[in-house]
Amino acid sequence: MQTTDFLQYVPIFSELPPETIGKVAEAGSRKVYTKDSVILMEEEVGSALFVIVSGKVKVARTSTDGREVILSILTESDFFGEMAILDGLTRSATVIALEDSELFIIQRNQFLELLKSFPEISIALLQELTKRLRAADMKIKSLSLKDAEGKVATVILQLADDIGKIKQGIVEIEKLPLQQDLANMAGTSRETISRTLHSFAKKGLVELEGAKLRILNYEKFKETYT
Amino acid sequence: MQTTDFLQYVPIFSELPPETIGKVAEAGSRKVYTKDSVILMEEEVGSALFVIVSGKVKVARTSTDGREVILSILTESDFFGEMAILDGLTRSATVIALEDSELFIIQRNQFLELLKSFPEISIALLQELTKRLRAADMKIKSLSLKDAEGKVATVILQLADDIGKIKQGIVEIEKLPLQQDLANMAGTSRETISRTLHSFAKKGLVELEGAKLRILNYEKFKETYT
DNA sequence: GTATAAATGTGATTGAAGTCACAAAAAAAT
DNA sequence: ATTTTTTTGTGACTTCAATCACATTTATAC
Repeated sequence: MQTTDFLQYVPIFSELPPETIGKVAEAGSRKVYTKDSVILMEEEVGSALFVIVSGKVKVARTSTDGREVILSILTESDFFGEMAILDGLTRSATVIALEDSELFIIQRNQFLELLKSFPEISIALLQELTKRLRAADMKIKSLSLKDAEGKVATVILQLADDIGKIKQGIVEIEKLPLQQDLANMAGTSRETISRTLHSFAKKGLVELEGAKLRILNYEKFKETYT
Repeated sequence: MQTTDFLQYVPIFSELPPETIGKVAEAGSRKVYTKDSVILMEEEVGSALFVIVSGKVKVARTSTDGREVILSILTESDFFGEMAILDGLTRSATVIALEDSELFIIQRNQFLELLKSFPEISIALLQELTKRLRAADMKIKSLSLKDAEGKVATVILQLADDIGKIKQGIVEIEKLPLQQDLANMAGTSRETISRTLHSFAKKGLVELEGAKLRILNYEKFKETYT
């Protein structure tokens, strides 16, 4: 994308009139990150809002012994970095590019300016944070109450919502993350992911084909594991 | 409290000028809920913002088989119900009074009016949601990576932040929730809570005395389990 | 196309924590 | 002050999933 078109697909900016979107575009700059590069580090100071123009990133927290929890995987038109801007505290998570990714970056002060000038942005941002909070609460419930199978199902359902495509009633996840990443998302082990996915397949709930995963009966799957 | 003083202690209203706070007060009404009564039900429609004037409530999600996860415990000047207002979706959690509690209630439309009229409220609300999101992320990390001991420690630290009082360098939680509630907060079993608390005590990390829990060396405790 | 590396599949073993069962203590009710 | 109920403490047992170990498959590099 050459122009600033992408901004109109970003939830927090989509309601703005075209000329205002132009202002937003001027407030930031673009930067390309290659696969596996670290975009943000935990504990880092200084802050900015990052909008994904293209590519994919993972937001993760890491424990001292190196194990990581993936809090979310973000793609085109998603954004991150707003927390540090809003409360001024240090970052709580690390963000790493999963593919070569182009990001649009607005520095803290500029973004706060925008917020002040255009209250619609605040409202849209509130809605987005609410959505994330709901997702977080769901995950907490899943991690607290469910067995491994249920946790994996929760992650699959979340992925289906985020990046799934509906093809004649079947929900397809075209590029399932690596098993290790799924494990880090589900709070379980890589081996358990392997076993569980195959168990789902054996039960006829899903179909696996390379990195594709199809949920054959989304409604039933959702009902069974929610 | 007879007047509307309490509103000035509520984060999202505290920055407002006195006369505006008066407006907020007019926009809502008060209601008393007795201990153990259900304030909100999961899946319920219709929405409002609830501010706690006095008392204590728990926000929880329940699974079909009756087990519950306590997402948070809220007290005086905390609020809830904003998610359903902001995104219009049904409630995702149940709220139950842990003590006799008085709530100040603003209906959805009135609250949206306030948001529109006073952008400062949006900003403050963004900060509060950010805080909650950070806490949720921490909990997800804890549930994903830590063993039972670590999970219990995370809950204790969260409680210390929320309701702990510092007395000559020692952080004291005056009224620790019931073990079953702690278990539902930590995502573990009641028995494990009992065993773990005593293990902390044996290690000299905490001191238990009835429903009081003192963290003898807060910094060390935090460091050990973060 | 072959070599090398990365990712996945699967059995065997282990251990942490859940569950069960019940005693003891504390709190609430009468 | 007793009785009854609620909450807590603790041993014994069981189970689920993590870990280990290695074969197999798939992807990437040369």
